[in-house]
Amino acid sequence: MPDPARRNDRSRLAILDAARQLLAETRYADLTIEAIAARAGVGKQTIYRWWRGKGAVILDALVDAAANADLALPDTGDLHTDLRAVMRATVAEFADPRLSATTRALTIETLADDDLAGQVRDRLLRPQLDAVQDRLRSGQAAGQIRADVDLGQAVELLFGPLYHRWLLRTGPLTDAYADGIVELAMTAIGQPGGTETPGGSSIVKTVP
Amino acid sequence: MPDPARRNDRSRLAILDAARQLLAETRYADLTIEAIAARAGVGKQTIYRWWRGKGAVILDALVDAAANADLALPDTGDLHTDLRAVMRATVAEFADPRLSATTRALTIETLADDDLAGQVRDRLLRPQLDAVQDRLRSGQAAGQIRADVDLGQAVELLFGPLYHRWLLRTGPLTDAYADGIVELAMTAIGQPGGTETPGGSSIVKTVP
Amino acid sequence: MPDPARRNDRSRLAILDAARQLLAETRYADLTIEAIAARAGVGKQTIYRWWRGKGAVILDALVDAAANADLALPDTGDLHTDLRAVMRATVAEFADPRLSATTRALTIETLADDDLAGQVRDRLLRPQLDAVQDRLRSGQAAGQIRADVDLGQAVELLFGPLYHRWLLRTGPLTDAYADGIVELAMTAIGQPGGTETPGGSSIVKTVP
Amino acid sequence: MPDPARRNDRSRLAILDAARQLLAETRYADLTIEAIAARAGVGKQTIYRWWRGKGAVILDALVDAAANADLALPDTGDLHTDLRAVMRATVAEFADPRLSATTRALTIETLADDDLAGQVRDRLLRPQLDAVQDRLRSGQAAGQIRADVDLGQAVELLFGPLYHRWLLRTGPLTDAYADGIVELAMTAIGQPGGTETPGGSSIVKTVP
DNA sequence: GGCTAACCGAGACGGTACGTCGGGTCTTATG
DNA sequence: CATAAGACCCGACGTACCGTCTCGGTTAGCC
Repeated sequence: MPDPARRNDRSRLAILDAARQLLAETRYADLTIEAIAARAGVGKQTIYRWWRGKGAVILDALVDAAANADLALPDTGDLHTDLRAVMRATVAEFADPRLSATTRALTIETLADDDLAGQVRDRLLRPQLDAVQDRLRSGQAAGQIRADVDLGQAVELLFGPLYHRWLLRTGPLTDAYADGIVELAMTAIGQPGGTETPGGSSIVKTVP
Repeated sequence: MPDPARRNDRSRLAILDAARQLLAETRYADLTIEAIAARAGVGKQTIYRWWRGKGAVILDALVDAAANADLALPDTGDLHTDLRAVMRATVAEFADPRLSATTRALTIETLADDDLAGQVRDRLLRPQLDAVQDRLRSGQAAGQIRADVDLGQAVELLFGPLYHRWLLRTGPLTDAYADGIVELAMTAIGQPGGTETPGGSSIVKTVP
Repeated sequence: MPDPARRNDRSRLAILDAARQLLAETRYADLTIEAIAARAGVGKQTIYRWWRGKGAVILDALVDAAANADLALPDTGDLHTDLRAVMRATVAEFADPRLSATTRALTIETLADDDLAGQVRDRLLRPQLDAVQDRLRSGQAAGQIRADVDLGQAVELLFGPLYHRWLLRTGPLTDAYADGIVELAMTAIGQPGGTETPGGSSIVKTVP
Repeated sequence: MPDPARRNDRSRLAILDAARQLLAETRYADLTIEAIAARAGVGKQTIYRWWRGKGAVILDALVDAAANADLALPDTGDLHTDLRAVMRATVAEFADPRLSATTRALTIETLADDDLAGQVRDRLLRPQLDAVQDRLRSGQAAGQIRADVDLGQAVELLFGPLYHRWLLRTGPLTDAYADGIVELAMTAIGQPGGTETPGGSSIVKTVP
């Protein structure tokens, strides 16, 4: 209902900044709309006017922060290596208390609000997952992945275990774990007789 | 501090029942300690006396409900089939709005409380994952899984994608999806020349 | 600061009209500046530019409405009758829910704002009370009121009880009550042996 | 709905005290429920649980303060003197900024809430007015007031002008004014040939 | 069988945040 | 430059729950 043309951009940015700061420095329970407003030097109404709630603000804060990030994966030609890099980067994000707290917060909101969940998926997650999928596609084109593999499934085969371990704390979330999953996943989706170095963290792969 | 011997079991059960009911019939935001107490016909203090908070009650409610369930997987000898069964069952649980709501609620609490997260892992999740791991172990013993595969990783390779899709709504959570993941995972962990089930992956597999 | 010459009279009248309408149809708590502006189809600033606040608007609305009323009391020669007429008219005003609501609203504002109180007194009340005082003066000239009576006090002796009963709800505010007060007041201020009207006080009065 | 038996009296008194303090030291606009709660060291809900709003709290604060006051007028036998005393006392109350602020606040609330108005009338005003009326009755019994005078009207003839002047600021509210009103009122209600000292502030009155 | 300590239901309490409302100021585009 | 529109900062509103506390009234277990 309010007119976006008349929106005060200074307030908008102050709010997103405040949200990010508070996420980093306090526990999620202390991240209240009131605290964000106070930190941003803004009236509560200005938040409620433009966002549906806490979750929407966090989402925007993250989308805003991720806006100028380059999501494209490196393409060294060696798919194995490239995947290991993204997976390790993801592990690092989960390990960073600041980023983890943010993800945790957004996940909580997501679980309680279907609308928000869709937005998080489309605006935050999809681009990241798509970037990985793109790399897989180029690998598939290069014959490193079987032609019949559903790349969407492949992406989830990679990231699913990471999220699982993060969410459910079933074990330590380390680079070694990430490497292991990459290994398994590559075995699953790679060419059968393949370029795999069984059980190894090989970097050099020779096509005979 | 309180004496467990003098605990009123009727109150305990009423509280767990009330929690389950409310989880099933209202949105998570309406699941308050006060609502549980009111529904159970119990004083708030009786809840706070025995549980640390909402999350602990939900956990107990679920553990209590799952207490007499047989977690052991069927062992038909055909690992592929057996895994497909658990995975489809898991998909069905996520599809059931009641169970899904419960899982959602507990996940929220888990994300905000590390203590609780540990308990959920140990008392609720671990038994289920261990059951799967046990079946994998017997498969490994039967030579259907490579000896060098880490079974813990294998379990997460299976369930990770399911949780990923449930949590992040990246796509429909169907039996077909579960089957696809089983296929991929079996390719990853199975014997290279493979003891594949005919109806499985479209890759041609010949028994020499 | 603003230039009265450039004032938009259409807005001015729309605002006063809106104020009167809202006073008539809603409870006082709903009479907000915002509501007045909306009803008048006017920006809030246009109100704040020309008035100090809600009270000032109401006052102007009333002064504006009362502008072309003839306040002068009838002078039939019979003071008793004439006073009874004004007093009954006042009672009628208090009885009229619309007028009473207006008076109530203005009184509230008056109690919280001394400046406004002075303005209400001078611009709204004084003219009315002066009109009565004028009639008393002519009565005094005609010998119907003792020469030593302070006419200002006399006016308040008449209207004070009416306001008292309206403000404090100490009893029904009827014509009979008004008549009774007139009776008493005339006894207080009239000539001792008295030019009483037959229908008046029940005390036997004999013209010697 | 809440159970008065379980009411915390310490909180009750702290709230009434806080209300009185704030009335005395701040302007009425600053007398918010929140301020009262903060000053009293009490949760807002504790106020809303027991009172309908700000007005009700103020009323109780006043009733509580006036609880152990002796309202009965002195009866020196000289009605004139006794009335002059109450009237002057009333003038003094209106002159006292603290008491006047309180009265003003309560009057505002009263004007916006009929329920409250009734309670103010019955619990606060009536006792005071009745005390005066009682004195008048004894005066009537002693023959100082005409037998046919309605004492309720007489009371309002006395206090009406005082309230009028306080409410509408039609002039200074002084002892002299009070005396003048008493004079006029006594002329109105006293015995015709009476014990009055016509324009005077006589103290000695002899019954011939 | 009586005593007494603890639990129990109920719900009042001091708090904190909620989401809304209106006040009064500022900004923008229109006439 | 006044205006209509309405975004803005602010602060109070009245509500909802939190987790603690206080109150009688049961229990339950030990004398």
